[in-house]
Amino acid sequence: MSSENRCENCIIRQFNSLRAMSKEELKQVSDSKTSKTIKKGEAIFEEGEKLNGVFCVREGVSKLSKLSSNGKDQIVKLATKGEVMGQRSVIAEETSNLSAVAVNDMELCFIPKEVIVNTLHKNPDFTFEVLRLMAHDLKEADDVIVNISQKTVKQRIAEAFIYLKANYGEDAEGFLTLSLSREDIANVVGTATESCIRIISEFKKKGLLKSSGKKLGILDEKKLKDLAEGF
Amino acid sequence: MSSENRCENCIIRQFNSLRAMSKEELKQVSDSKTSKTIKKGEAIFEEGEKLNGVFCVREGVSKLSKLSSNGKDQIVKLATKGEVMGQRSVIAEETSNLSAVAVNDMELCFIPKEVIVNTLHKNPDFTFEVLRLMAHDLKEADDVIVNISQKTVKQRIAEAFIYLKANYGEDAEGFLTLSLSREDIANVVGTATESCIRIISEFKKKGLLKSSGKKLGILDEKKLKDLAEGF
DNA sequence: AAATATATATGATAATTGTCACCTTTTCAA
DNA sequence: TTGAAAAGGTGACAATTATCATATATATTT
Repeated sequence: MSSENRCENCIIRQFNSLRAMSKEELKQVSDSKTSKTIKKGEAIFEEGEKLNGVFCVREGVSKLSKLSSNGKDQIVKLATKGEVMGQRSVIAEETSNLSAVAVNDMELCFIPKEVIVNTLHKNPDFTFEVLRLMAHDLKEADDVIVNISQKTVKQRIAEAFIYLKANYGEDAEGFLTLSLSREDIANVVGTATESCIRIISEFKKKGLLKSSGKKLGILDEKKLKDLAEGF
Repeated sequence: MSSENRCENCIIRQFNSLRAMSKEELKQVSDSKTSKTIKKGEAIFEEGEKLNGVFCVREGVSKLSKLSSNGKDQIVKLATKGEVMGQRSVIAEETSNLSAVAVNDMELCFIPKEVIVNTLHKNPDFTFEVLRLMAHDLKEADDVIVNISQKTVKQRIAEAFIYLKANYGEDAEGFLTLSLSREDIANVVGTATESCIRIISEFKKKGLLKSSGKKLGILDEKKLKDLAEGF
């Protein structure tokens, strides 16, 4: 294995809990991990599946979603470069409550749970780091709950675009780096695909968004923000 | 201080992360903690407030809510006997993202954050236990997101009553032990108070719920469950 | 390049839910 | 105990959003 594939040398690690691991622990992770390439649209794991480890995102974006009883998928979180997926299930020793599907082509590392659990019980710094990140996820989940229940679909879609720009940026021509389908956006904000399409069309007509092929870009961020806040 | 007020002897502790503390750590907690009595309707802490410790619920129930930009309160969680409030903020070293208000008369212990943070960095078992409970909270939050965005108000209210019975039980006459105001129920499910009142009235007419004074009771749990599932 | 599938778009309509106004009952403090 | 405040309740209506049908554009496969 080339040295760039060793966790010790992986830059990604700086963004997640693995940065709190000792050299020996990292070596263990590195020796037991496997790399995976996942194509856009492919599943990484399914809701209800027992996870034998966690997935560290090296490249690409994954949508974490949960199927509701009415057959619709609700996207609960987008996981990006550096983020670790599946830790909640491993920690709680439960099957996954979410499915993970690649939004674009991805590179992942799979780390067997034994190494993780082992470190969790031995290295308080690592455990605390995992805890800190989960505390952050929980806060974000609280925010999502409030937004979904108190804001209109229009507000939430406006907010989604601001989020996409803030978290994934835009290219030289001002188009969003991460392009989600209308259906995915609908599943993020919790609405019907048609409603989502309608509102995006409206935003384009009003000069808030622009589009070129599959790409969408923000033209008037301030107005979008005002809209999201309810003005 | 009488021995019953020592954490070492507190039964409540068995239900939260403090059960993973060592004798010496518990002694520290016990020596530094203060007890508080909070009357129904009083605030324990406010959104945006810097918390200098965590609150352990000894008696009563607290609603944890977040104000949305439209002025409505969304109740994100109900905290009961044994649960610890405010840990998320202490761990993330952020101001609280939620407010806590007593739903009925409460008894709380306030534990200064130094003791908690100290133990978090020294005792991996404790840290892991906090992590495990937070993982559970996060799963519940995911479920709330899916429910709010995919189920109708009627389904969510039906579900809320099932939740109240399952988690707080009922008295000898079959009335729910925890009685929330219609406004609180509305704020749990994320709807307007009037809509909530209307649907509760409908449930009473249909023989799913009964009421006597302020008390509400479940008459037909099976039908409520079917309703919540969308039948 | 044609055929097929998938994504986007839009109209018409119905269902759900929120808002405002007003009323009654209950609770609570003076 | 009595008046004020809060909670519960209901009607009328408006706004929001979902659903269904159908059309068009774009991508993908053969």
